Amino acid sequence: MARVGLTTERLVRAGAELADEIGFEQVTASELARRFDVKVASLYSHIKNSQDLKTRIALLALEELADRAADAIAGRAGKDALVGFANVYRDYGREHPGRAAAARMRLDPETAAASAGVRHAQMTRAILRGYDLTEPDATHAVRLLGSVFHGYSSLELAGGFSHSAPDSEESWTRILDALDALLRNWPTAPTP
Amino acid sequence: MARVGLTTERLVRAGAELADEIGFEQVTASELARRFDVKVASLYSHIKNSQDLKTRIALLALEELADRAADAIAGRAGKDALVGFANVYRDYGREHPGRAAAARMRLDPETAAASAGVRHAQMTRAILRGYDLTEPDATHAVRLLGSVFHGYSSLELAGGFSHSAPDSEESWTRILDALDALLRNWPTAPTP
DNA sequence: TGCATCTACCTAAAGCGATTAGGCAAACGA
DNA sequence: TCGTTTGCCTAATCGCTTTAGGTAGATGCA
Repeated sequence: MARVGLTTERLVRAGAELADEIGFEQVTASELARRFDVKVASLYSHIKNSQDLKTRIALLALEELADRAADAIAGRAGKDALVGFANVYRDYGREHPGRAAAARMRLDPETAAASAGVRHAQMTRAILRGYDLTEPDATHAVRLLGSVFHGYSSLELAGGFSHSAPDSEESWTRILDALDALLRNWPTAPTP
Repeated sequence: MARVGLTTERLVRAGAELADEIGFEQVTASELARRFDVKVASLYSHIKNSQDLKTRIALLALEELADRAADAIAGRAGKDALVGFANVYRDYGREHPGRAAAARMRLDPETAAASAGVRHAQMTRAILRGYDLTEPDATHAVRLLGSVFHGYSSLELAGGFSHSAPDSEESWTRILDALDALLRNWPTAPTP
């Protein structure tokens, strides 16, 4: 019985890779155990249960995304920052579809509050400093951007935009152009 | 052995209600059988398998959504149509969270092509007739709107906007104002 | 180095969901 | 009323999850 050296860390990391390979929904404790050539029960000293594993993968993904995003907006402002930030989301989703799905997983409020999700919101708000938005419009804009990044990535991974012209790449670029224009000219009062 | 009168139709309808009650992910053939006071195996004459059940629930949700949306945009144009259409998505998500989640389920290409999802795209495009968009910008806009509706509903149901000011209702209204303004003034060339 | 302790991984077992094969009896058509 | 159809059942298998308790390899201390 050679000891493999399981740790929560290693399990979560392998779980994230597994998610990218077979899909986040398909990540299972059994499959993970198989990867480590270990019996399933052995995982339970390192993770609480299957749900716990998935949550930890989600938290890892949120951290990775936040780190990349922080990198992307450092030293940038305005449209540069917006585009850099947005591309982090899209690229991450394409590079790591499983982790991206994990990042979209529903977390309970306390877990979410302690997650890197908070950094995401802060960074989004930081980007808006390059535009002239005051509260509460800044919050509305944060929510709009979150929805677009979340939604576009989801739809793209679900295959919504594939096999149809114009290609997804072009739409993405033009949507960012549009969002930039919108943020620079955010309507202050309902337009009748 | 009283016959309960199972049909695919009834199972799918009950499955949709079950989804709204306990969440789409939690919908299982076993639970559905329990609702009908029937053994699980009995379902298998009416549905191919568990995946098939979920797909059918998704298709039902897409139909319902499309019907409501068609109703909402009939006789309307411009911002009226946009707001009516958008509200259908949001309201449906709040009224029927399980079905809404089902509607966001990934479908394989052929199923998707035969689904009411096609009508959704057509209606979105119809709304844009009220704005001056020519191809390929119209397609970009369709994708943007899809992303926003999809993303906002997702985030809202995940609890992303709860317990923080300003309330989700207000953000939604202001986001629709912003989208209307954006569509009326869609940037034709990249803004440097 | 040798022993004691710790603990990483194991075996065993129970529970539940999915799925298939084959049976019986209720419904239905003639 | 008698077949035939078929709706729902029993039985069985399989995979994933989770818990309880055991064993041996790693670790620490004299």
